[in-house]
Amino acid sequence: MRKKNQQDICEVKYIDKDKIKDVKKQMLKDDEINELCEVFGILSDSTRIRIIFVLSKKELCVCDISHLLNVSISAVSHQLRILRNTRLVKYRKQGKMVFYSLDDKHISTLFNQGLRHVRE
Amino acid sequence: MRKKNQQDICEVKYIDKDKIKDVKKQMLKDDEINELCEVFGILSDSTRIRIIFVLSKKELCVCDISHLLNVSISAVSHQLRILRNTRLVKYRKQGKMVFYSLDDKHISTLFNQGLRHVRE
DNA sequence: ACTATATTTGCACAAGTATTCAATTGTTAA
DNA sequence: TTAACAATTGAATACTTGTGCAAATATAGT
Repeated sequence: MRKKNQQDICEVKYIDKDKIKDVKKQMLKDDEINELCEVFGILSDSTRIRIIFVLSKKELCVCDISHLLNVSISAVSHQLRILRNTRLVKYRKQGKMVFYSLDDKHISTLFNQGLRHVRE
Repeated sequence: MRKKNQQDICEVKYIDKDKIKDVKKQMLKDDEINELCEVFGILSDSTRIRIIFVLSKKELCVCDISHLLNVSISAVSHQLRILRNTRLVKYRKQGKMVFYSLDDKHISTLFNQGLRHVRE
């Protein structure tokens, strides 16, 4: 009895309790957090990153993208579906072919900001 | 024989072959792509996003973070290790406690850009 | 109708990952 | 030298996810 779970306690006498309260007050809403996860999650896959990159340059069909990235048509299509569902790309049918292009004005900004980050 | 795999062919007579070549020339380097995936990948987890957010406000110990996010000490520590290894946070020991803060000037810019994206 | 082709889709599976639990490390104070 | 505690770590587990495969859909030409 009385055996406390180590993980449940933290006897820290906050040097500054207001510090905690202050941060807590500013905390992001759950919706915002989830959307952030979603957006960043989409940008965290090599295939999708490259798709977004090439579409930021030109409107392209699935086949073009497959060639450019050296990824199977199926894999490209799977990823395009994700990008479609999240409204990051739009498409236009022309005969048997489907042409894709970016549909979100913010996404390339975010992408470029990331690029600036890795390029220092 | 001669049976072609459907996935391997794409008989598109490029309306504009230069279009493809042009994009190919601008293609991102593999290193850049990998680093982009890494950075965005780190921002694609709810716990890590919130850690980064609270650290962008104040320097905090593991225990503070655990309380603020309502996540176990262990889980927080595991995520902090990832953030340490990728140089996104730095730490400072003080007695038994370890205080964390952001260590990457770009990361909050990128984070805020994401926030602007979800907030429209 | 039939064939060819561009794309989509459902399923299965391998690889990756976040969290929990238990054990451990390192530090402080008695 | 012990006890208490903040934090880290490794192993196990549950969950997510990217891709290949095969079949389906859609469109154009014969």
